[in-house]
Amino acid sequence: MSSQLIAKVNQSLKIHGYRYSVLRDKILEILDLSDEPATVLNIISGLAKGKIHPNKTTVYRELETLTKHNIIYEVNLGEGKKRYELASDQPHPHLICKKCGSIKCTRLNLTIESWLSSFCTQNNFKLEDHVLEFFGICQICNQTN
Amino acid sequence: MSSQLIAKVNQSLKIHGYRYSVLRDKILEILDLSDEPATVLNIISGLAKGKIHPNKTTVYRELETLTKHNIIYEVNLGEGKKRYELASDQPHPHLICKKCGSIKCTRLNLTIESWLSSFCTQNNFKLEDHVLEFFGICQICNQTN
DNA sequence: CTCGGTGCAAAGTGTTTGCAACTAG
DNA sequence: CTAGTTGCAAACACTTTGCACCGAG
Repeated sequence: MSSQLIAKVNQSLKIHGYRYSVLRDKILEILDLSDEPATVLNIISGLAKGKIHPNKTTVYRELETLTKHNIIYEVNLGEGKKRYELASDQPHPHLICKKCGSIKCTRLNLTIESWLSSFCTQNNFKLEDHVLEFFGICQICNQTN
Repeated sequence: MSSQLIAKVNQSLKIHGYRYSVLRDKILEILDLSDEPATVLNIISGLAKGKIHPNKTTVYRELETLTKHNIIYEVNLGEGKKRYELASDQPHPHLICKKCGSIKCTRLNLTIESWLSSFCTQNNFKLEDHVLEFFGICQICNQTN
């Protein structure tokens, strides 16, 4: 997320009565730089590197605010904790390696998108969100055995 | 799951040194009769109806055992708690209604199965498990609205 | 007798709530 | 000033662990 986009987010939140906050900026920056959906712990560590030591509660609350306004979204990989991604990245499948734990973000393609919509139509279901997650062995682990 | 299948499960567990337990039988029965993946609370309530009041810990441990032996599997819908299904039902997508909370089990079809495998091949990923979940509005809620 | 099954209390992990103090606008 | 932002302690929900006792085989 470029600084322009961050400015846009702040602008949009301002309209809804929110104020500027360094924490918010930094969280967005961290999510942008992360190549995997970030856990709350990831975020707090990232903030610590920037000499920001907010209370955990504050971080949870900020994530709640950002989620509510569709600036970020929750990713749940069945770990018993939430992860977060920028909503500017469309929801997409992840390839999660069972060996090294790496999480690779992928893109949806037309084939699966059309399947999704026809599948839901067949089931008389009005699709709003979907979760596609793949668990297995990543390329690197597969090579190094 | 028929009583025959339950017998099969008990047989298979016996080989691994497990004993017969009423609780185990009942949990399998409850999971079989449930039309949605069951939460631990669902299971405990179901047991209570059969006048069985085990300690919560015992239920968790039993579910762990059954999961370890691939008799049941965990379903995670991002609710902050686990659900369980019989492994005799293949893993499959669920249609989760955001309004009434109903969870409908669906079947995979050839289209999506072939997409899954080709998608993972393209990404050099050795697929082992997958999670496909759809959130939206079910047929009933869509009509009554 | 052995080792799996069970209950109970306590701890663990991730998250949320209540309340008071702080501060951007 | 007003309402959003933050910190702290405590509560919460779900799950796991440690330890002792029971009981199937």
